[in-house]
Amino acid sequence: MNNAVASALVQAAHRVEARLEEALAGVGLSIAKFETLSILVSQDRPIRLSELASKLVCVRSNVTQLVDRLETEGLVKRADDPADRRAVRAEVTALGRKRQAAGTPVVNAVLQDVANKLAAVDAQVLKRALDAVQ
Amino acid sequence: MNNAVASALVQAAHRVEARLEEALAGVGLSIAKFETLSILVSQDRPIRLSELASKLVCVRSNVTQLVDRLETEGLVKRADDPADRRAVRAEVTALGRKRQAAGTPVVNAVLQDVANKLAAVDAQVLKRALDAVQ
DNA sequence: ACTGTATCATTCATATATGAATAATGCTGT
DNA sequence: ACAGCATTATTCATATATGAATGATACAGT
Repeated sequence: MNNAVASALVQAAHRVEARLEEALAGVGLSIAKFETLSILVSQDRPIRLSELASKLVCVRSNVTQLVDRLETEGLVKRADDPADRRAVRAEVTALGRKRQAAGTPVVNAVLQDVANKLAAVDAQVLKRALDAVQ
Repeated sequence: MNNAVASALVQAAHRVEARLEEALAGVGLSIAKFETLSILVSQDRPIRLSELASKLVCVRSNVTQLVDRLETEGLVKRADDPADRRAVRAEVTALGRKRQAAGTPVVNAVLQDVANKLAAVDAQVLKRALDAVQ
């Protein structure tokens, strides 16, 4: 079957995401929330929501809702952009930093385990091939 | 980085799914709808919604909504199960068959192209590795 | 300076997905 | 026969995602 490899790729990714969701649920996060917090922590400065959308590779209306939920949980705080009155910037709170830090080893453990399961293929070769997909 | 391969896997799969969604949109379908129709066509008999959920690897409430939308579009029809009054069976309509048939080459073209992009790794070896992921 | 266009975040409608709660029906052990 | 448990689909609340429409603000060219 021509389709078999590509289908297997998509299905494997779904299983990985399911594991990540389950693992992150243990520290009160989802993949979307963890990724958002990780960007905010790594930048370590208030980020425009449109910049966040671009880094998350999603549309802005999604970020609006995501930040709504993160703000409700006290993990993120919205602040005006002094340089542009249209813009809103998101900033990670101390609790958000703590939560992201709790999620990191959890995520890494899953990703490491997945990498081990893929050991039949050279990691470098595989990564290059995957990055070449579209 | 330990994470790199597993992350690349998930991201590549997202790109594949985005391509599939875009390609299927051209024939008036989504991935979820195409997969559902494909199951109904391949079985060629009325299927219980719970059986559909099991084949789609999702929860039943999702199937209820999916079949709602498919039924609204006239691609699927609900029918009572004469053997079990709790059950509802879904059946593909003639239009549903036509739509699924239109989607098939579109999906195969994308999957084939993805397989080509993965050609640096032996397809059999890669498939086995991917299937071994959890 | 002003007009038109672009950009920003939000809101709304919708699709996909989960999980809890519910109601109807089926089945098993006594 | 029936009590208790299991199964079925649906509904509801919610999360994640998209895209169109909106309103506010910025900016470019005249």
